[in-house]
Amino acid sequence: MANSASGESIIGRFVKIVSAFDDRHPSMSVAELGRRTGLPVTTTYRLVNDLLVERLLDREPGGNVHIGTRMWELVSRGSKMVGLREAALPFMEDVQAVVQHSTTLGLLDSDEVLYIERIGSHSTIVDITKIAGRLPVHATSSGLVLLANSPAEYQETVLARPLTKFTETTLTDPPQLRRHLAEIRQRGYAVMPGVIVKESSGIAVPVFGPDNAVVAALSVVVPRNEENVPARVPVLMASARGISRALGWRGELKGALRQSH
Amino acid sequence: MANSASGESIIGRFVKIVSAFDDRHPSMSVAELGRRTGLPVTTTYRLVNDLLVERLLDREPGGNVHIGTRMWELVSRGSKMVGLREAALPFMEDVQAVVQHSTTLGLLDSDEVLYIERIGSHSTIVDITKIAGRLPVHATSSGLVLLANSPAEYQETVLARPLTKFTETTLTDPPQLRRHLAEIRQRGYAVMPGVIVKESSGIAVPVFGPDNAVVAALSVVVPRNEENVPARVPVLMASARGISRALGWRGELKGALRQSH
DNA sequence: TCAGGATTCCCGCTCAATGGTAATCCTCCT
DNA sequence: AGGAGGATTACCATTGAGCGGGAATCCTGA
Repeated sequence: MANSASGESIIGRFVKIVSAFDDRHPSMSVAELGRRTGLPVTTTYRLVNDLLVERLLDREPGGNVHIGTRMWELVSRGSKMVGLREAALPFMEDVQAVVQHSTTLGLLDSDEVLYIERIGSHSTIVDITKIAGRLPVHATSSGLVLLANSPAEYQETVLARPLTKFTETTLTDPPQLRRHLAEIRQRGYAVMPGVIVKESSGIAVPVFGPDNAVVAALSVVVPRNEENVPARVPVLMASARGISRALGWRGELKGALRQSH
Repeated sequence: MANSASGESIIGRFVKIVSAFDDRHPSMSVAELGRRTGLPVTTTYRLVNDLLVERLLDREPGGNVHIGTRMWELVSRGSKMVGLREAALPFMEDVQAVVQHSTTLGLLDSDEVLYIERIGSHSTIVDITKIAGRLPVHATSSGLVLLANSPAEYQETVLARPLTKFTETTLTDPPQLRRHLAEIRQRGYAVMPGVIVKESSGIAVPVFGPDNAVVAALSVVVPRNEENVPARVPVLMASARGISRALGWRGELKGALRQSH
């Protein structure tokens, strides 16, 4: 499928290059980039030059390169994420102001939860969520809310895979999870104590799009020992509805109509 | 430079494709994408397929395509923008809470101001700033702050170009601008009444990075008729210092030391 | 049923991309 | 100063991935 000996397309190599950068490696030399991607040296230099010309990568004084400003701009301008994020942010701040712990917004992507926004204290509590970070569906409150509102076949494919048990409260037994998902769908929220990290609990509720489909999950992470966690739920739900409205949602079509599809 | 008849590289075409999407066109059919980019039909389909495979584009039920979730993820994870934005957001919220009008964070890119974050009311006041949007340097308070803190040669290249006069208060006369830039640099902030839109004024201050270089501009847009605009300056400055600190800035090296370089 | 557009298939041509090797440029370290 | 090790650039023969015109097929609404 490509000119390369290894059979990769340029696009594939482009992805490799971009993937080489993350929060721990925001910039690096071209040689190191070549090493990290496993691409042949010459090829790496040539490709990087092409990317520099288009400003998809930027070269910094030291000679290192990093993801280009133009790249961020193009993607941000065209992506629907930004709209979602902008709609959600004010409501997330409200939640944040009341709950006082970190608030996140995540969606389902490639069988995982992808967090697209996160605000709140970086310090007070253990929360491994990062913007543009991923976590498994079965081990996060956000993931379970999203999964609970997915088609049954999809749920089964997820349940069919090996599920990592992070702590003793992580649910990994399919029947047990199935029951739990039904509960979540019915209640409209998920509360998960210490599913990934023992010390914290996650609470999540669904956010709806214009077509009444669940597009994201709004959640907060609170210390596990905190009293009456369920008291947090109404705030979350109200805010999630606010976000949904901002996205064009016009109130739910009371059950049956949708389920019949 | 490329296999194509038109002499474009794949990377160039990739940029064309991504550029075709913006907030007014977040998704479209492949045929329309071909039209917008001006690429040959077949080529467009082939390229789009490659991008779909890598999930740089996503196909939606209707058949339309849009910027892929994975693309947003890769860029967000690797870009320094996100770190800057995250550092700035809490402080921007503080400004926002006090000033009650829209607060923006912008930086210099390709001789324009690129806004990387914006929070605040979408309604109360005229403000054409958008996230990932651009505005000319000479006609925004952010732009002038950034320009004032740039090397002299760079300032001159900008001043040498034709400068659009948006309103009667837009400065377009180089000598006048030069004087104004000097003032801004000395004062440490810029106040520009109705430079792009008559009804609103912009106030901007610089944000510093670890090496004491100006990396961004923090600004607010307020109604022009508002009383004592300068009273807003201290809040902005304090917040900008907060952001700078969060970025690793350690207080300024009082002049000479740096200037001598 | 039909029309107009969107999408996929087909296929020969060709030059851009490839990647090895070698030369050059840096940057520390001694 | 000298030199070792890595980063970067230059060179170049080879070739298959990309190209894009054209035609067939699939939609979709009138």
